[in-house]
Amino acid sequence: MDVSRIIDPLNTAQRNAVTAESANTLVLAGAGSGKTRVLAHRVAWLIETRQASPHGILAVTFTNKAAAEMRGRIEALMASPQRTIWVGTFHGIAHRLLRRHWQETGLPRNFQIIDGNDQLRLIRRAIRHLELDEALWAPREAQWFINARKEEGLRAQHLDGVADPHAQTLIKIYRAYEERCAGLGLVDFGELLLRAHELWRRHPEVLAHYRQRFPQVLVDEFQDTNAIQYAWLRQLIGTSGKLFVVGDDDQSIYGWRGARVEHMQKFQKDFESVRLVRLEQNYRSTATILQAANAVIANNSSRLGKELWTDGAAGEPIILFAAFNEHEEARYCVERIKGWQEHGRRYDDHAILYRTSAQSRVFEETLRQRGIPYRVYGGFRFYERAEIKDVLAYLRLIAWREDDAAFERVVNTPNRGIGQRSLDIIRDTAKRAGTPLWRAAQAAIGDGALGARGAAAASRFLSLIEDLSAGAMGTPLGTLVKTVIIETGLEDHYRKEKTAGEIDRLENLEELVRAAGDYIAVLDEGADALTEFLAIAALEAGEGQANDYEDSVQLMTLHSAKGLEFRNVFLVGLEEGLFPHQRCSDDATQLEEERRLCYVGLTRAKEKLIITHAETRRLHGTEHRPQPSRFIAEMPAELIAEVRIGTVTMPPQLQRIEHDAAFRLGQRVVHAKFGEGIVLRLEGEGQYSRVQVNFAQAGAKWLVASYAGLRPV
DNA sequence: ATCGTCATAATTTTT
DNA sequence: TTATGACGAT
Repeated sequence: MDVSRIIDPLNTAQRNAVTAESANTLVLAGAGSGKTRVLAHRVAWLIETRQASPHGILAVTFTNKAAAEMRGRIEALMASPQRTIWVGTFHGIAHRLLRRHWQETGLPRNFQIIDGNDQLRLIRRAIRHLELDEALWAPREAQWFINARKEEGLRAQHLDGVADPHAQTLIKIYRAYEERCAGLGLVDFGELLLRAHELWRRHPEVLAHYRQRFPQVLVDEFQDTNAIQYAWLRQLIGTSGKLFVVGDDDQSIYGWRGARVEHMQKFQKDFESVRLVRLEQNYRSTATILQAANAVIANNSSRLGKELWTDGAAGEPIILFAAFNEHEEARYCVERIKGWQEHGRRYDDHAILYRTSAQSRVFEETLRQRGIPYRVYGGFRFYERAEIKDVLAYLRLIAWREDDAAFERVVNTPNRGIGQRSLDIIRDTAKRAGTPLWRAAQAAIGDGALGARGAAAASRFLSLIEDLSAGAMGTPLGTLVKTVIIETGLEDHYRKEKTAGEIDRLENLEELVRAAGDYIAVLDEGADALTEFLAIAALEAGEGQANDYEDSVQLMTLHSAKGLEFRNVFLVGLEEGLFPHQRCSDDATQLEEERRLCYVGLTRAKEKLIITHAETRRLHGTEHRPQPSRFIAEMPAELIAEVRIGTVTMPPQLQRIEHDAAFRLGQRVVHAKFGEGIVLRLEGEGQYSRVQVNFAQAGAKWLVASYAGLRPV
């Protein structure tokens, strides 16, 4: 057996990781140290050395992109397709399990996956059904609560003993939502994981099967695992399996949505004979950039400990630019990009990274003025576009008549005379009879509740779906989608729409037809092709901009930059209150996460790193004069070259405007609009600080102190 | 039904 | 500032 092609390209640490013999392995992989490579080589090595058959390997990632990349690299290394290896996201794998074992899970055979929007809609309905005031019980808050509980592995029934009345109501909503989902055969993202976990807990024979099947399990981005994912892995590994995880505690930036860095440490306690391998040699950045990154992250406590190094050159100093305001900041960045592009760099060698997505705007404007192509990451994905969701909703109704979210979405899209009144009647019927909207509509037509016109329109809608459904049997998916788009009138609807995006919309519909046509159902899972396609659409929302092959400047938040690298990186808006963000800067844990975010940003750069901050920034309509971010001060000064052009010293009276009055708890204050109130809570300090005031008339409100204009009484 | 007005609030986002 | 959602008026 020849393993040299797998082993030879690796450095010592990578080789140690790839060939580790112990039961469980934790690879602490710094940024740019070749972690994906180690994972791919590990898989290849396991197969080549006959420690596992491809069939016995499970590789888990967080994103579909990472999964695709991993599979690609394994296949490149093995020089053959590896279809029998299970490579997928936690959610994708869980979905697969649930499809295979739908009977054991108690789900209907054709259960459907809902995304965050559908979930929110269902929660809103549950809240209304409970006759709670939506203003008081924000559906968003409830959604947040429910998802957070699911991430912890907790169902409503597990939360019985909670005394807090506020939480009790949220639990009530959670329970109602759970029942609703169960009744409708709908599964949200958190539910996929929770059910998969329960499946194994309740059916030891199923668990035993997978334990035997997957003696080798690999996990990427381990620092991002949440409680339920960790518990799921523990189940699967038991005492006999082998778990190989790769992660970087310094790049844990998703704590706010349930990821637990502590799993990196816990792993060594919870699993047997764990071997720890550090990958610290970096192949991406200059020594200067790495030094800065190391210095910043050194300010965090409770790290596993790791220092990046390179045998490459020191490179250029980090450029620090203090802009007068956000416009000058953008102009400066764009000028530099233009200059470098004219000297032979591509636009897509450049990335502008910011803390909050709102910051992209000024950069977009500036780039547009210069006629420079750019691409903003994040935002809408293909399957989230309105026109695509419309078609998908029709398809969902065809697959599953009881899908209320889908029903609501398309019952009157395009307009077919089923207005608010008719819909209210249908909703009401559904509520009273406790049936899905579909059946309620049938009933309401039957008993004349809708009136002649409404009933006729509703019948037309119902038979439209029935007809499409009848024709769907045995039709190729692409044809079905095309038929749906035409027969439902969506095509005409979008053709008639005379707004700027209309051509895009039609093109997107075309694209969907193509995607459906190209889709080859993997039908070993026991669902039909349409259901399977819908699951994929929910699980893989698709890339943002479909048609982006043009060389363009890359704009994105720091969060979405994780895992990417660019020749030249602009890290912008390094100001106290913005980055670190105000809402994180009074809590040590959250501040550390902000610092990790900074570390992620710094380590994206290969050659040049440009850091900017503005002396004046317009935020929410008011001017602020933020201090430069503490993260700048954490970088060794000798690595930094400061640039200042057009320096304008502001008159001193403009230096501090805001916090003339610091507030204290219990203080009586008066607000121009809300009148008198008492300070309940304080958060943060300086120009971004917020106070919660209980107003006699208006009730409790959160206000930003510096522009709420509160006066002490 | 669609449009305009008003209030409200304001990280990060994948699956 | 601005985006969003709710509500009332055409």
